[in-house]
Amino acid sequence: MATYDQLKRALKKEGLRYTQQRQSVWDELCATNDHRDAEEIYLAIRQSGLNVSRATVYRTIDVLVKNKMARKLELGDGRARYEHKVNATHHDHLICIQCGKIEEFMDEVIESRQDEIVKKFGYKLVRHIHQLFIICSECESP
Amino acid sequence: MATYDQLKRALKKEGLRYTQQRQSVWDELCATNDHRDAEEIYLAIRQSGLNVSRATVYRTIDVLVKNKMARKLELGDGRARYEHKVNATHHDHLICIQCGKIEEFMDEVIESRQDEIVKKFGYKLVRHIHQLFIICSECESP
DNA sequence: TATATTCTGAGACTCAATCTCAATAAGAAT
DNA sequence: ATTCTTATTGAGATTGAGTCTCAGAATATA
Repeated sequence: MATYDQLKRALKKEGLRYTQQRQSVWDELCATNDHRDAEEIYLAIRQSGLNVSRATVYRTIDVLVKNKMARKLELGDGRARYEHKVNATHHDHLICIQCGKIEEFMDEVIESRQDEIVKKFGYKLVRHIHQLFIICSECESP
Repeated sequence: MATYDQLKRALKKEGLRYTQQRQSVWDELCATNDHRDAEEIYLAIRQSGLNVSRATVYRTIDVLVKNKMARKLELGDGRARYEHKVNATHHDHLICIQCGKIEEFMDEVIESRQDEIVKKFGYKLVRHIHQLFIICSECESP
């Protein structure tokens, strides 16, 4: 499996061992394209019969995020969400404040404006957060 | 003082009393244009000799935010920052990941692109977060 | 002034996330 | 394969921002 190689490489790079627990976290993260929090991922792994602790889930996700295999979303509600980055291109998010649904968007014009703004300040852009909090069509007219 | 009228109106609207403690939170928030967390505001009030509890600081800030007299910034580090909105126009933020400095930017093109994106989805935009995490010039070449 | 209602503060509590450390497992060497 | 060294794991303790509780204090109303 190609993505296991990716995981192995990332762990090797970090000087970490390849373990069943770490693989199961990666497996579960890749199992859906949802934006789930650590607890949901933890419960899903347990559901599948494997025994992994919360601590290991958090620790493994941190490694994945650091190695750009996963992305961490901070929505301001105190629970971070995660998405895998297999075959993913850059995008930002639309979040329905009613039902919690998360969708993705990408806009070249915005992307380049960001670069220009930062350039004008004489700074160096490291990363950005761009979230549009909306009410989706289902919630607007149910 | 004009801004006390604003505070009085907001409190009245919420069915709340005008108290010394609430005024002191508002005073301290308006005392600077910084982006401070609740603890910093709490300590600054105490420094000035007034006795206000953390609970009251949090409670009062919530009322201010709800009434658009203050803005809450979630930077993803678990501590919300606050800024007053007296004479403030809309803007988003640049945050230096090295020194923590926060600056403001505003771009009409980005603002209108956001509206268009949301419109294309058929959704209704409620609010947005747009943060550019950068390394500032001082941190880049000290 | 008496009475009703809101406000406040100290500290208990919550909850996501992190840390601790003894027991366990992985990888290297033999 | 067995032993040895070192990293990993998990249960539960801890942290820290933020919220809640409730008795006493302050304010408004009659």
